[in-house]
Amino acid sequence: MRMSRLFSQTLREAPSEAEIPSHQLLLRAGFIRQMAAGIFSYLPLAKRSLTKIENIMRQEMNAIGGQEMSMPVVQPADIWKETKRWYQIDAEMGRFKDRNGRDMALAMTHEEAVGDLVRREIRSYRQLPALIYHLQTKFRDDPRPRAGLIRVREFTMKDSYSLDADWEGLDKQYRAHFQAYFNIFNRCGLPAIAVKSDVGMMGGKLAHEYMYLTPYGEDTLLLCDACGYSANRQIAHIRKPVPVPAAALPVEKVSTPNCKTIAEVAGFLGVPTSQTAKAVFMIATLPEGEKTIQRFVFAVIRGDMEVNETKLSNAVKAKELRPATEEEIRAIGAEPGYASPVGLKDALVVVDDLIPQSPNMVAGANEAGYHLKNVNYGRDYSAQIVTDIAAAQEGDACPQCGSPLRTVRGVEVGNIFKLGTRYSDAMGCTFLDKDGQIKPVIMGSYGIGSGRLLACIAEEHHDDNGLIWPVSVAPFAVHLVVLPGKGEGETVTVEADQLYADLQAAGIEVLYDDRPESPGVKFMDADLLGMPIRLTVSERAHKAGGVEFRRRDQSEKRIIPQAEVLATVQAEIAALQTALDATLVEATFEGE
RNA sequence: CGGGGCGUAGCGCAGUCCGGUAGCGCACCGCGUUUGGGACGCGGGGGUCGGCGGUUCGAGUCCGCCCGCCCCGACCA
Repeated sequence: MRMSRLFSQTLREAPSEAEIPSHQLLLRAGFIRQMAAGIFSYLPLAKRSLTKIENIMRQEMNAIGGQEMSMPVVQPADIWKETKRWYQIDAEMGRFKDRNGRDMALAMTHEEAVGDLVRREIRSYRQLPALIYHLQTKFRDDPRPRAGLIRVREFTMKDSYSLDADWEGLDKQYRAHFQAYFNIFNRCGLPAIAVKSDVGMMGGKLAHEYMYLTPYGEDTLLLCDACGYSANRQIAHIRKPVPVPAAALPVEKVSTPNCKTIAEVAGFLGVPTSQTAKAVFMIATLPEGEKTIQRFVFAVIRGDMEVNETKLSNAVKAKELRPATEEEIRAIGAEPGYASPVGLKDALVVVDDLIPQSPNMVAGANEAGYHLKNVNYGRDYSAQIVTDIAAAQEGDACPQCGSPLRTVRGVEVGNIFKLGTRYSDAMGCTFLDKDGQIKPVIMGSYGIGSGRLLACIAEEHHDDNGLIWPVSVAPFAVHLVVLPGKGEGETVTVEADQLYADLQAAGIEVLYDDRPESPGVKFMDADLLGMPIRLTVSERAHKAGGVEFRRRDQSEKRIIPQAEVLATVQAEIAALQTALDATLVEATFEGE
């Protein structure tokens, strides 16, 4: 490609809306342009990289038996109503009516499409197992797109769906994906780790997220350096401290003027915050048939811990969970700042599983200015649900080995879900098994967003001057710069044109900077765009005996004799690829 | 949806407080010089100042409403 014809331009300064490096560099280098919040155009340079990324995905999917296909983006609402997600998902789903007034949905993911297809196509166990996948546009009307391509509303995802006759089959396909995903990330030059995750709107049994660790990430992970435990904060467990047992003392009402926070109460009464019970009030929207109801949720946790809203939400099976207002809190008979689970009416009480073992806690009295001492679970109050709702924090004990956990930020670049029969049951995806029984198809779903992956690669591989693409996903392998100079200009240009033709003839992808720009501009742009190899044809290089060679990831330059350029470039590309391949390893599977 | 910030040429910004008819750098076009790390000179093109309404003799500037984008939070595969 001649750069003078390339449909994009570099920018010296990044548009002010870009804050993180990958976003700034992809804009400056002319890879992407934004059309609306979270909606982007991918210019030729980006498209070339995306195609390479997607081809790597195709290879890895095909290698585990995947068959590529394509399913619609625009879908009838009916199939989403069948699985109830039409009702469960709120404004995040793109909806419209067609000209005949029928409800339509924009695909956020494709389980329903797969379900519809499977129930039509799959009749016999002989057709299973199967693995289908496609690369297709998704639309999710995210409340807050951010960080360039990291979090967008419209994106392309490689999503695959495994179909099995039994659970062993699902295990097998799940594990195959577990490894294939590491292969994909490694081949793209992106270091990623797998952590156990919440199943979220997908439903299902077991899920892993693949995380690229970066401070710009929006998820918080807890890692154990001692035993390797890793989990998303949303579901991370901790080994909780063991409370000192004690005989239950009589409840005592004490005056605690102006003590609205746990710290104030504990300080005023001279007890550790771990001796207090904190109340958190939420309003949950719960699905009930095709409708929803609102329920007041009163969560109780030890004063030195925080409630994990994802765990709480899962515990009450909420569609939505939001903090309650003061009026709502008073309406159920509690007093904000002095709230107590003792003597509540009409609230769904959820208690962290550490509370029942903790004797003689300080809790509110549901009366301004007063708390209760020596409150004991079971004797003084009870809960509808007792489970783990504690948020894991930096320094908490690892649930497996007890060592302190560490928190890091990460971006989710892929996920795999064991769906089980959630969609098959809802949509009637059944088959006739060997034993003559009708059984539901067992499904798994597996996704990687290609644009987000591109952004993470850019985030991982850049320096102050620009991008540094891994050879496997670089738009072009070689950036050829010609500096015609003045005297021998024509000779130099002829030499460069010839080299451009020779490289192309050898099947090497070349971006040829033939623009009439000054040397400084050309070198700066070459660094910005970040192709792995730069070749410079100039009078100076010619006099030194050939063509200047430089790798983007190294600072040394060297002169290569004319006759050896092709072989050198091929060898260097091979060396870069070999280094990438060396990162491929067998991953240890962390199951249930 | 709550809090904050910003919308002036393709990009980065000044001008807005204090109203007087729009400017700087880069980019772009032409000519010439220059040619190994973001060159220089001369000449040029490009703006409904986010939109609508109001105040005023006069609005980029003041007032009201709306829209858009970014950041934090809520949310999220």
